[in-house]
Amino acid sequence: MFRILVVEDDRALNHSVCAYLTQCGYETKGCLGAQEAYDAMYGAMYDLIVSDVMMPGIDGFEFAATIRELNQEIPILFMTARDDLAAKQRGYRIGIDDYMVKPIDLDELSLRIGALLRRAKIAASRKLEVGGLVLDADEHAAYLDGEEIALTVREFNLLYKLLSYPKKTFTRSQLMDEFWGVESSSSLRTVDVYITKLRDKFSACGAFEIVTVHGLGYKAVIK
Amino acid sequence: MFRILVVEDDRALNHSVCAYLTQCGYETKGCLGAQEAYDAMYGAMYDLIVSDVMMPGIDGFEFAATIRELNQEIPILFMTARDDLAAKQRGYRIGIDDYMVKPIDLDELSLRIGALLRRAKIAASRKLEVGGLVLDADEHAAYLDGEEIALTVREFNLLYKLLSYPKKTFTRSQLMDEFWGVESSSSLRTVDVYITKLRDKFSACGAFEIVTVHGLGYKAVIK
DNA sequence: GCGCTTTTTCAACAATTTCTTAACATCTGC
DNA sequence: GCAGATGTTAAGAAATTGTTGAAAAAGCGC
Repeated sequence: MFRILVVEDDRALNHSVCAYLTQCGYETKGCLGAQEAYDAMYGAMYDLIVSDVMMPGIDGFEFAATIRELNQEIPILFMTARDDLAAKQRGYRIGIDDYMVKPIDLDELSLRIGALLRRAKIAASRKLEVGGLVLDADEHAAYLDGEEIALTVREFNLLYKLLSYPKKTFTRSQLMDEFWGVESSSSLRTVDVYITKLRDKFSACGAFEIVTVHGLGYKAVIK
Repeated sequence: MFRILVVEDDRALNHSVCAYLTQCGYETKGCLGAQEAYDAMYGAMYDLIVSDVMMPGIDGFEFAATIRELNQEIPILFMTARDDLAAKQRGYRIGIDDYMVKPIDLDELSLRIGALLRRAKIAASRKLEVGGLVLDADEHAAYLDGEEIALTVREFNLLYKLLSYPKKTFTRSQLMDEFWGVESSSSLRTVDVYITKLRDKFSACGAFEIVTVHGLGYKAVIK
């Protein structure tokens, strides 16, 4: 099940988009503004963002730019009433992935979302299997050889991220920014504590290993 | 430089699309039909395909489906005169990435191509290959004939830099400024120590050599 | 709101890795 | 041969990371 965040200040449109996408089999979360969206993303993971451009307060450009700083991967689709080139250019320069002009054809929106998700490669599923280990993002649970291993939210997110990109090195800042929020004041060393916990909980699991990249951060290596 | 294959039977449109994209800095190859496109792809690699849907002979759907069978990765953008949902659905089901309705706004085409290439490129990793040696910047790891060679961050950065610009000589100051920071107070001779270490670790690698440029600095020479 | 549990964070110290220096050997260009 | 530059090595210094337990914060049921 894919999770989609819909950011649109027009309540009626927001609702109809969410309703339609839910009908298409997506899990949706509607937000009326950027701030609300930030809050929503703090606690949960989303696979794609649909955002209006003109919103009171933080506008779509600013919102998308902030998201892109934190996450290069997540597909962003803009919906806008403006059909001018300058706005499109600005959006694409920020790093959005698609752009639809209102009035929105919901069927087409659904098709474009499908294509973006496929391309984003999350397309397979929100389950991750590595040897005898299964991470289920929907349940937020981990199973090692069928037996559940209790993980807290932070532990799960960290492990899921690391295992989603095997061998890729993440700095503490990258991990912190994504799961703690940019303005978090927590010490970067907090990450270390979680790494210790994860290594401890999965010491019996031979399928992967969390490797320290001294001076940089951590990476998961699948064995 | 990205290479784009344009498949469109309307000579005038084909030409104007190619001309515009060339102007945007892409290398383009125009084909008037699917068969011609197959031939073109046989000999060269392309990063993205722009294709018309309605073409005499093999149509766009069939063409795209064949391409997708062979290559899951390459982004495909459809251009079509038909604005009906059924055609769009069919296209997206095949696995195209974007869909534009004629008349084509060339500025927008360019923007959408940019977004698709950006996303497609994220999937590719930052690797450097020299003979049997692979340096992967994401992993921060080096492999010599498949076997990992442990490198510290400094060692990796130095080697990556040198090998990124083969034959180019770097002074100790240049290297120090880049990886140690300009205000570093460490002795320039520190670089020498790292060069020794690198030469040592890669003594078994015949693919390159770190050469001393007496009185200046060092350079990597690929053999 | 109030206890209770769970989770998160911090701080301290230990363990480890990496970095730097200095000393001496060797080499280069003149 | 000489002066200066580079190669090499090992040990101490410095920085980073591992680990732990206790305190703080966040949830949660009532």
